[in-house]
Amino acid sequence: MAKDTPTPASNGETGTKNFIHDLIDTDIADGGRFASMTVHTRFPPEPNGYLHIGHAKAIVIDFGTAEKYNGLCNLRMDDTNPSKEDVEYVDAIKRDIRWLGFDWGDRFFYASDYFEQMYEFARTLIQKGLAFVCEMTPEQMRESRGTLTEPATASPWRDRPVAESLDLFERMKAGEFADGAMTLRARIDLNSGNFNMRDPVLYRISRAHHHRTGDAWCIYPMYDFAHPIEDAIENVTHSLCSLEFEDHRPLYDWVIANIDPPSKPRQIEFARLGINHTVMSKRKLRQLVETGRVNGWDDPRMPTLGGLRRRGYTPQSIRSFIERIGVSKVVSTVDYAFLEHCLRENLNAEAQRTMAVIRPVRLVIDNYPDDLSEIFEVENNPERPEDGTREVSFSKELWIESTDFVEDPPRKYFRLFPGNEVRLKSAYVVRCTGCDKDDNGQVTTVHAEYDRETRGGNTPDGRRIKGTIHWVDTRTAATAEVRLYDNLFDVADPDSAEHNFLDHINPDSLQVLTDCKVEAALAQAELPASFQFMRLGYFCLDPDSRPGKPVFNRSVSLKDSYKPKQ
RNA sequence: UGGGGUGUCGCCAAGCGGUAAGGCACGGGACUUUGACUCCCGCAUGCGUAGGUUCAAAUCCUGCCACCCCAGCCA
Repeated sequence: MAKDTPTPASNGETGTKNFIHDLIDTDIADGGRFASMTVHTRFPPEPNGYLHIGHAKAIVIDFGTAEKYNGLCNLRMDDTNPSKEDVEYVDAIKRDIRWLGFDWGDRFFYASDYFEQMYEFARTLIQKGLAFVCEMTPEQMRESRGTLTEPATASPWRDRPVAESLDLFERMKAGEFADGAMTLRARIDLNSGNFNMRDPVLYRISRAHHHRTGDAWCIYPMYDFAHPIEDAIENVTHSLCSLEFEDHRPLYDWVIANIDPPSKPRQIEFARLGINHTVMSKRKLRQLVETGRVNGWDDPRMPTLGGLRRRGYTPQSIRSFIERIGVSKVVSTVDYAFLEHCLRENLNAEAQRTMAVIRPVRLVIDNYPDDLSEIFEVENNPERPEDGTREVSFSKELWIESTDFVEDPPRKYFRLFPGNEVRLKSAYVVRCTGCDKDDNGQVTTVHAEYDRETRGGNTPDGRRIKGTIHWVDTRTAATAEVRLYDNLFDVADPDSAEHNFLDHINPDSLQVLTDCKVEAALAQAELPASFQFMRLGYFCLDPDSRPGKPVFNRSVSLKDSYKPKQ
């Protein structure tokens, strides 16, 4: 039976603790502005690409934190840059979050819902003398920004009269100026060591067509101005984001402090997820797709949620993984093996066992009657007896795994070799008598003789049979295609300074086997379905399957402690 | 050479002044009709480093070192 996995967060409100929860606890206990508020978080993806497992971490943290505190978590599309966004992604994002098992209730929002309010807040800043319309070109702005050690130089428009900025900003909105001709900038601190505070741009002019507001606007707010307002409008108390926004927090707080917001959220940053042997940035994933190195965003080798789903990863396994890696501010890279462990753990408890021979070779039981056929009862899942049994047919000729026979065995090999006894799972014990080979020396048929006293795989005389192998009856077997996967990259850190990820695609990351023999019932499997192919791993049905022509993906192999000796 | 962060086992990660949890990986062993699962056992005299405070320091103080992020009209 499944063991007690230390993942309290997955089955209750108690949950694991992390530094974010410590901070929230303090916020609740210190009698400050959050003391009597409902903990409210949000997951704010920009709809410009597909979600990957890194987003799953943020999702689990955002929704999980709300759940832990009996609070709320909103889903919000952060759509403030129309040139990159599309509705196509909005739907995919919602589907992926639902698939993970999270629910935003009726709190689905768009940043673009607040464009009008943001515009008014911007006017407020201008009126307070805290923002001005700047006419510098992008190049001029870059040159005046200063360096790590030198302060920025002031924009010539920095001290423009309030009325003038107000007028210009209104005309920016009205479409009087060309894209890029002007910006609205905050007036903060040119000497700050933090670039974000050196009069950051708040609004830019862009005629890009917005996927929701169409052409209603030609000015769009920048993230730094928009995000705190979005959070404040939605009554978010704790705005959780990744480490690279730490430098933006002073600006986030500055906006909140100067606009008289509906509420005053607090930003807390955590380390984003890194996993070895893969890449985790939209830009790089996009390159893999666009250069044809993978077959789309949902290629089973991709770390996208769509790819993982197609690979056979279950929502439970992904959530368990995220909950168990913890949350901290240390830039870290988790072992891919840990993700695999979480999947195996989940599927071991859930997946029905079946026999499939992916590299078949014929086994002939010479002393078995030519025309006899028997039916054996095989348990569906030894971890879960209540799942019952299924009937599997058996006859004189079977398919067995070619790797389960060798003429000249290494030490400690206890599968088939001339003279050795092996158990055919749930059927009979057979003794290998030899093999036939073709002109190239390839084994074409393995021969054996069965012991009729061992029906069901039992040994009434009590003798120990070290090896048990899987098999499929040639008379009833169905043929299937099986796709085996390995790391997409052949180095652990494809995303590092040492490696260009595009030069390190693992040539063996996908292996297609087209003539696999499976239990007949598998040809009838319907999506979604995961099985354990005994001794081979966990496999799921792929959408490429056609009637009578099933395709299976190996989600993860079984652990294998067998090491060939000498 | 500015600002912001982070350093506890190969990889994650607890720890919040009282004498180093846990998981993954790895190595042994038991069990086994999956070389799977499960179960045992092992795995940091040590917490980036050097000092200091204290009866007591991974935890407090000081210096140093290393690594990550920041100069988009991206998010």
